[in-house]
Amino acid sequence: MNIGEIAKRAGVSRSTVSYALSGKRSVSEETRRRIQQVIDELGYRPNASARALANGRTSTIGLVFPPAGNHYTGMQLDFIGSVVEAAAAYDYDVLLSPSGVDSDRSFQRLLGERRVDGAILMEIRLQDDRVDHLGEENFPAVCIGRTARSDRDWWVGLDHTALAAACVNHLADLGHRRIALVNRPEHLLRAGYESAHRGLDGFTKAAAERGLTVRTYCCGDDAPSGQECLERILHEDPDTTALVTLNEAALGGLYRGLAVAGRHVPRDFSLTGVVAGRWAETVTPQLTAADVPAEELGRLAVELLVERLDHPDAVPRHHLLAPPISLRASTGPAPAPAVNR
Amino acid sequence: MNIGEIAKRAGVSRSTVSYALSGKRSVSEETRRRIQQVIDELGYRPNASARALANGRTSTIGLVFPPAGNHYTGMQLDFIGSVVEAAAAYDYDVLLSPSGVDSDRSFQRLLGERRVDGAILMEIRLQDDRVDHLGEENFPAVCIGRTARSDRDWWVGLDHTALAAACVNHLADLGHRRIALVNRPEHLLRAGYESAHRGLDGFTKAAAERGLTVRTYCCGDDAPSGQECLERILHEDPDTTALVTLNEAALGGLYRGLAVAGRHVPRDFSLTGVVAGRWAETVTPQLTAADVPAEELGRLAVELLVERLDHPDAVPRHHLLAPPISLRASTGPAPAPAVNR
DNA sequence: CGCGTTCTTCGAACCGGTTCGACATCTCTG
DNA sequence: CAGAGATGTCGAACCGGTTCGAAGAACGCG
Repeated sequence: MNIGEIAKRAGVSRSTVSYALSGKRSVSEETRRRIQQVIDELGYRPNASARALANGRTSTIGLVFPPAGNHYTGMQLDFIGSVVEAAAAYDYDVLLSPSGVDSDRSFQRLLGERRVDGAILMEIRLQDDRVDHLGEENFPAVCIGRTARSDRDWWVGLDHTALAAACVNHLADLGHRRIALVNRPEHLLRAGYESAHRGLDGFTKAAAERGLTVRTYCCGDDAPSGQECLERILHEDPDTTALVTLNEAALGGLYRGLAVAGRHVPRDFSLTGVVAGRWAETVTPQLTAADVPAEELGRLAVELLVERLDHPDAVPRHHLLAPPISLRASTGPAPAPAVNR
Repeated sequence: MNIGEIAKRAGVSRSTVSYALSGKRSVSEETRRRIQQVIDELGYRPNASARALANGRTSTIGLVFPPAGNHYTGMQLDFIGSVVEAAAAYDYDVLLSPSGVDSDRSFQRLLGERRVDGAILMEIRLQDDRVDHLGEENFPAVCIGRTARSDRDWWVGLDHTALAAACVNHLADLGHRRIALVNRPEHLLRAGYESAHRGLDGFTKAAAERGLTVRTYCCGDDAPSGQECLERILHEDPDTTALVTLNEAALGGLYRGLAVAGRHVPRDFSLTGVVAGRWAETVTPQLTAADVPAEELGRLAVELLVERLDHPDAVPRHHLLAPPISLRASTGPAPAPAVNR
């Protein structure tokens, strides 16, 4: 059931069938009807590979997501979902590519073999060879996150610096003086992940401006690490009264650590951070947080990519979002300093 | 930079280059080296569309996942991740297809246009027209979950009946007499989702056998719904001392509802259910649960699909898993009946 | 030396679409 | 009524690979 078969049964040439379907040249009403009827009868659909080969477009975009094997966070899930959904609206499919263990290989596969028309990259690093590489080749890509030199890239991202600072200020306003930062895992920070870096930056600067005493921690992307991290925080400075987390996956563990230590939230201890709204609502008390608009970021990334695909010479565009802090129930006034500690 | 260009620069014909790469016919060592050198110099990679067109295989599998737009659960995330990873090991890419709003359209796109060699389906219904349809066409597909008539399908799944029953028995052994079931959302149950149905089934039967008093609830896939559901449970039968949840996304809300109601877990109230291990560990106290081995299910699904693709006439195979309950901290002996309620 | 094998390599056909140029008809206009 | 222009259709070439049959070269053997 290929286009030749349709043509034969409709008594026309292959090209006529093609034009009838694409509408790129006029076809008489009579002929079009006959062709359509045959197509409907046979349930014909044009072969995607052949079409991609002929016109050089696959109608597929690649979603390059973080190393497989380790844990995914809820935020990443939200990105994937919203990207797929937004892409469908533009008639694009989404091909997943773990840029994991063998990063180069799957990258080569996607781009070198032209499986996709463009790509969306997640978990960007400040110095990101993937981005540099794509930039050199002028391959249509959009980053969720931005590199250090981001003027020439297309990206959507969060203003992690401002977000972390907002969290610090929120806590400072409530009277907290000794606070901690719970960052993403150390290997990610060391690898230069932008959210971890800029978040740390914003946190540190804002804390300095407000004259706060701070400690910063890296923490694995799971609940047990979160609990462990919290124990370390309280052990190293028992007078800590609040924390900011950039690590969503550790959230449950942080809460557990506080419960185990007998610190009531928010009476004895306040938490805030940068977390997607849906996940901030799963903990008790609900987390006061800068809600990561994962859904919007995914959608914007697709929109930018589609625009770039339609206009190959367009100048780089980007969106920097800085959602406000949603007040929920996990922060409160700093407790009066304990006399006996 | 196509195969013709390589051939020209290496001074051979296109077919020789093809054979040198595929190894399907012998090529002299001398020639092979010359070709390889040119390829390395130019960084040539064969075009995936052309290759797919020529040999009729795309080396891509489709992952048909639940309606977009609504919430994804952590379990679904784990599936996606493990499927992608396992597929990569067999040199397959994964194309995501939301079987959402316009289910037929994206289905047609994937299968009718031959974008994928095979498909993995998630969130199966007992009567699933997608599965029936694929079965009729003998299209290589593997379900994560099983339909009512599953003899002729390929699938991997959980024994939800047994799992729910195990949860009930665990609670009954601890002395609980009045328990509730928190199921997936009502529209999913009504649509015939197999996990919701079989889970409900196993729960009801086991409870009857043990002579327990039960109530069953449907609950939205998010924390606020979970909280609301718990309020309803305690309102409609304040003597309820335990619950089983099939709804992972509601978990945080259930815990919050209990906290708000002043019921201590596990002293006053026990929780258990069917939840992926990683997520069972995010709540405090950690959830005693039948751990959904999402990672293993995803991997097995890919293995079955690959086998089916390699042997088109193989007889249907499947894996039914029934992981044991992992004892954590959310269940305990039933509280002594309150005299005054 | 002649002949059958084996080893290499090539050209052509094919996969299933799209698109270009050409041609035949039909229609309008001066 | 001739010529220009628009309309509808077709055949051929092309996208970039794979694969088949055949042909030339090298080799072994009687």
